[in-house]
Amino acid sequence: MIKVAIAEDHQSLIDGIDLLLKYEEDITLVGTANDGKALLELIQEKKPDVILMDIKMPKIDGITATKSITAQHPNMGVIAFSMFDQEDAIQQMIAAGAKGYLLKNSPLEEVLTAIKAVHKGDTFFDKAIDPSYIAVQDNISSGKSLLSKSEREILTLIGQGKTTSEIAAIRFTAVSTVEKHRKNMIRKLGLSGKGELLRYALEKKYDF
Amino acid sequence: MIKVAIAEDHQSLIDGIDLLLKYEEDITLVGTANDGKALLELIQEKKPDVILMDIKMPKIDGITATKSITAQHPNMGVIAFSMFDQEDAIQQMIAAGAKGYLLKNSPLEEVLTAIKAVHKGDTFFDKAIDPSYIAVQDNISSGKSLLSKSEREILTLIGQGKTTSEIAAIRFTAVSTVEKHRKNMIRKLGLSGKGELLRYALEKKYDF
DNA sequence: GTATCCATACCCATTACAGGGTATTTGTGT
DNA sequence: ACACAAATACCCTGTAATGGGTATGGATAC
Repeated sequence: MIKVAIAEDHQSLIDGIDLLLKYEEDITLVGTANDGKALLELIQEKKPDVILMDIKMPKIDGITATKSITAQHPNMGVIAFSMFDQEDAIQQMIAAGAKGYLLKNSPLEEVLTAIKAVHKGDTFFDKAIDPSYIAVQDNISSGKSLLSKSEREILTLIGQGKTTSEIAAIRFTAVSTVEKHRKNMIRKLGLSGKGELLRYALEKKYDF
Repeated sequence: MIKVAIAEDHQSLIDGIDLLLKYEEDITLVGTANDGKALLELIQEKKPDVILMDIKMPKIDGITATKSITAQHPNMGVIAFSMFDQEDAIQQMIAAGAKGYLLKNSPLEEVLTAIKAVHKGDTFFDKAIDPSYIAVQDNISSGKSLLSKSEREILTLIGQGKTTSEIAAIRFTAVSTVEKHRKNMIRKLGLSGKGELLRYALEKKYDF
């Protein structure tokens, strides 16, 4: 019996998947969450074998949640279930530890196939995904990014509307340190002008 | 027997709805489309009674498709089925002739209720929608919105990264006039703090 | 006529952010 | 060891955005 959890902000889609799973004798849906935070709480209790994970969700996004889950529960299989078919999205989910990636544009039945494959220890990728996006897994583990860890963290906080002094308080640094990080990011990203960093933070969050 | 068509770019959601409708003896799904254009072709042939209409779709969006359908087939009931819960989206779909509006965040079962209600000649609106968005139907024809025409235009330019002085030059007004518009928007939208207007402009960019 | 909103334009003040740097220490790779 | 990036912290400057107002004229509704 495969225990499955679903994280997806659109309840209607969860309900559809629920209908699909209802007649699968070897799969049981043990819980659902409409945001990343609720999911993390749910899995502590329900201990699912496989998790169907949306990317774009309130509170904690799917990539972040996947990282957390695969770190704490390496035996739980995470399958991304997303509208995003871009390379960056796919690579980030794989880097986060996802064992599968399904597109919402594909038939719902694929979900069953993916769940069974991932539970068996295999990986499963939607046929509509360009295989080259998956093949570059070797580069993913190096996790290289244009921005440093601190820069990415600050960018996230900027996207949340925090002022530089608020960010400094959150990170226990001087305001000038945060400003320097901002300048570094602006330089690296080739931006210029007031508000461009905020624009970048907001437009790139889900712009894979 | 209610003939239903679905326009939705996410096939997985269509499949979920299909599963739901399968056991409804008085409803039959006569066709599905993954974009607005395919839908318009489909309905010429299949003549559905009720159409479940996504808003954000490739080729022809749901609002445009709804306008076209209600103009040519005033007896077909269109139900919006969308992630967008904002007043503007709702009012635009209603103005386009939709007889119902469902949110994807809501349980899938609502679809059944809405189809039956609209087929009966009633309207049906998701309980999660603020009633004031629906109640102001009389104002819809005038296209009333929280923000004035000038304000919306300026907000768009803000979202494009234009500075206040750039916007002033574009609109042939003083900088102070644009600033005043900004203040009015901030007040109306209940925002506060630097960058919040830009955040609002960007976060609503895909929404309405 | 009054009230309200929109549009235009101005006054003042504060500050957050960008732009230009400087410096030191630590960490990492070769 | 050297080179480079990251992290931390500071200096200075300029200005765009917000926050608090003022005022006038036009349009609309009652």
